[in-house]
Amino acid sequence: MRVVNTKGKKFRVPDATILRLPLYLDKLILLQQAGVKEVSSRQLATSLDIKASQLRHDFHYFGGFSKPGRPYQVDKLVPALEEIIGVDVPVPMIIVGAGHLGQGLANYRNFERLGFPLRGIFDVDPKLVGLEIRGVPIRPLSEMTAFVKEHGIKVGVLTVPVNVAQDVANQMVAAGVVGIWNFTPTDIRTPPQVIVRNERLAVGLMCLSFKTKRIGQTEELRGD
Amino acid sequence: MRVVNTKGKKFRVPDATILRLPLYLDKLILLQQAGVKEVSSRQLATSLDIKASQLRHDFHYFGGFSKPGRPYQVDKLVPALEEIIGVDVPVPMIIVGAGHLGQGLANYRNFERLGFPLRGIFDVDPKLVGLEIRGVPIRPLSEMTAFVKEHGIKVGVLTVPVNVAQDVANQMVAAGVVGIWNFTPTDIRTPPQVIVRNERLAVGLMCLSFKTKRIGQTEELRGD
DNA sequence: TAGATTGTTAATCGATTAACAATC
DNA sequence: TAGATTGTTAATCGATTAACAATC
Repeated sequence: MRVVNTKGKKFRVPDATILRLPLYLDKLILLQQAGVKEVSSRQLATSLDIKASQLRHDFHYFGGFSKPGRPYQVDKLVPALEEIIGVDVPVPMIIVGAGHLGQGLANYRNFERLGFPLRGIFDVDPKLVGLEIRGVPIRPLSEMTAFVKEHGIKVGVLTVPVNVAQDVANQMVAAGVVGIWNFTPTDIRTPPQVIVRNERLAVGLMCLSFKTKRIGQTEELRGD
Repeated sequence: MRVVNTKGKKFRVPDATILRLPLYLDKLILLQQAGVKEVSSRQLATSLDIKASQLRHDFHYFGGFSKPGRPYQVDKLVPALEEIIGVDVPVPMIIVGAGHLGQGLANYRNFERLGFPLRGIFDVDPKLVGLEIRGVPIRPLSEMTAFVKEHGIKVGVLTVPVNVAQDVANQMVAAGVVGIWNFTPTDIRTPPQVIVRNERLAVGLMCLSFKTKRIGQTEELRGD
């Protein structure tokens, strides 16, 4: 990825920087909600367990978030990052699979705030169809394709049982979805232009396992 | 982290390698379930969008997963990685907060398989108390502290409303939990010896947003 | 002014890749 | 044997950190 910063210089922004931007925004939104007005690179970096120089180096690719000598203004930084990440451009979304996980995600208020308005929820279970979650009705899966086309849905959250994951993903793609947030513990195959983000709960758990179990291990095994 | 590999040489294993181990294991378990017996570094790497040489380099720190000329045996590699990651040592776990998200996670069968047997579910809501999920009853939150102490619970999954997250986390820590898997969209403060893994759904969504929106951008902005 | 802070560059550090001998 | 594959090292590449002038 390349950007043109405020002084007209071109930079290739490293992937590592790109991946940190959402973390910065997430933390800044929390600060904003807590009523914090100013934050220094040092404070923000410390709260994220990184070095202040790294944070400034990251921001430097985009340029002009503050002036030398002045800390960052939270209310200016938040919208600036939102624009860079693309959160300010709404992307209509649906959830497919209204089991507990799907319903739990549907209740997650931040989606709208992050530019992903929830437009529909779909399930095959007739007992669920008709229920509403935060004003969004659960519809029969058979109506999904037409709904995606009619409402220009771009992203689908996949929270169906594993055994139907690929089949439902195929339907999403055929209907026109360009991004899939996959919560099922399996791989789904899609055409290259469709972006899949696998939210592998197993991986998160194993990372925790790894760290948890290193507690109490010997110096020999723990190192640094 | 330092390890001693099979030939007695010591290596400092890079963090980047450590973070990939769960991805390897996750993929290998899928292959195993699909009945695949052998896999080459090339096949496995391709399916994970990395280079084969990187995968072999990663494995090299631990040594001896195969022999030159022979591909990896899935049935040997899986337990080897499980041991390295620590999945083979069970860590009893509870879920605190039995809303949709908590119930969705409780239904996730892989927990046991990954060494995290679910021993209890807790909630304040009397309507939920007494329900069972996969044989595990939902208990009143007031019983959590005693339960953690009695059953030697090590890890707690935090799926309570944001406004009580810190308070509940404090109770968990006081009771003796050493790892918290935090699904609430807020920071929780814990003593340094307690490991917190934040499962920030917002961050995953923003990463998807970032990628989704780069589709169709100009070359100027997209670069390579 | 003095202390704090950013923007920016250069130096250090770590991670990835290529290459190939050894092996099946 | 010929082709495929791993284990292993060295070379390349990219990311992090330190340092400090400029600024408030």
